[in-house]
Amino acid sequence: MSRNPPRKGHFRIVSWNINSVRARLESIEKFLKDYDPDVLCLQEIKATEDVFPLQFFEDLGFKHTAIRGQKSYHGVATLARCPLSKIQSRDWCGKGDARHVSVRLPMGSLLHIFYVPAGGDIPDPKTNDKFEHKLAFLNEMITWSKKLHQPSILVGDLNVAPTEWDVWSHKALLNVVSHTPVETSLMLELQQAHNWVDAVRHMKPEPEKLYSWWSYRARDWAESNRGRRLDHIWVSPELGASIQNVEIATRVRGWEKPSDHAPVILDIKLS
DNA sequence: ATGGTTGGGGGCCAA
Repeated sequence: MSRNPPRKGHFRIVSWNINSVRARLESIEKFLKDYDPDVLCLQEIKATEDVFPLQFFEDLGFKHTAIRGQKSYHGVATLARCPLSKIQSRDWCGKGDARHVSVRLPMGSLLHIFYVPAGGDIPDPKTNDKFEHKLAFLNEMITWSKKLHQPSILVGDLNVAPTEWDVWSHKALLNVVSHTPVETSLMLELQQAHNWVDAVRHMKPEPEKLYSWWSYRARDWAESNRGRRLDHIWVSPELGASIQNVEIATRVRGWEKPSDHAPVILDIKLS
């Protein structure tokens, strides 16, 4: 079970908004056995570090961890088969939220996980503090990206579906938080701030529709297929040519007791 | 236009 990367000539990184790590142990175990990643990045673990199921992951071969948790809300975790160094996190927007952690992989790249604020229901920063927070968070990421000069991989639930091919209906969602023009233009600005390569679109270009999230509220999520691509994996421009394969594991959304997000998978050749 | 579901934690809030 345990082995050292790289194995098939690539390194597999997964980003998955798990919507409570403790509610999802069976799905996680099945996923790890089916997809065999080297690094699993979880968002919305909804657990403090003292109740995080460390032994569960260790038993599955994930002995190296970088966790930032808080009670009830948010929380991110990077779980790895390989050693992680330089574990750091930052308090974005000075809110004290657990929304980010970064690590250095053995091959030298940095890996940053983000859980961007969802932003509430009303897309107006003047009347909705949560939307204001989301915009401020994205702006802070832009400033940070401009100063980032190391080869990096950025993953997470960014809570923005940037293009019309990332939503089931561009028209229906133009005024819905996650796809409003102010958010999608900030997302574009964020990509340009480090020349980030959207790894998923790099391999599956427009106009193919791609979604990573489907609401729990649909009678039949797969049949109605009103999805949005909120979860992303980006890489620094110098790593763009190293991308081997990507997949959004849509079938996982159909498992028993699922998260409302599907895992996003990147296979990359890291030297 | 509305309401639909889930998780955490013990209220309803956030998504």
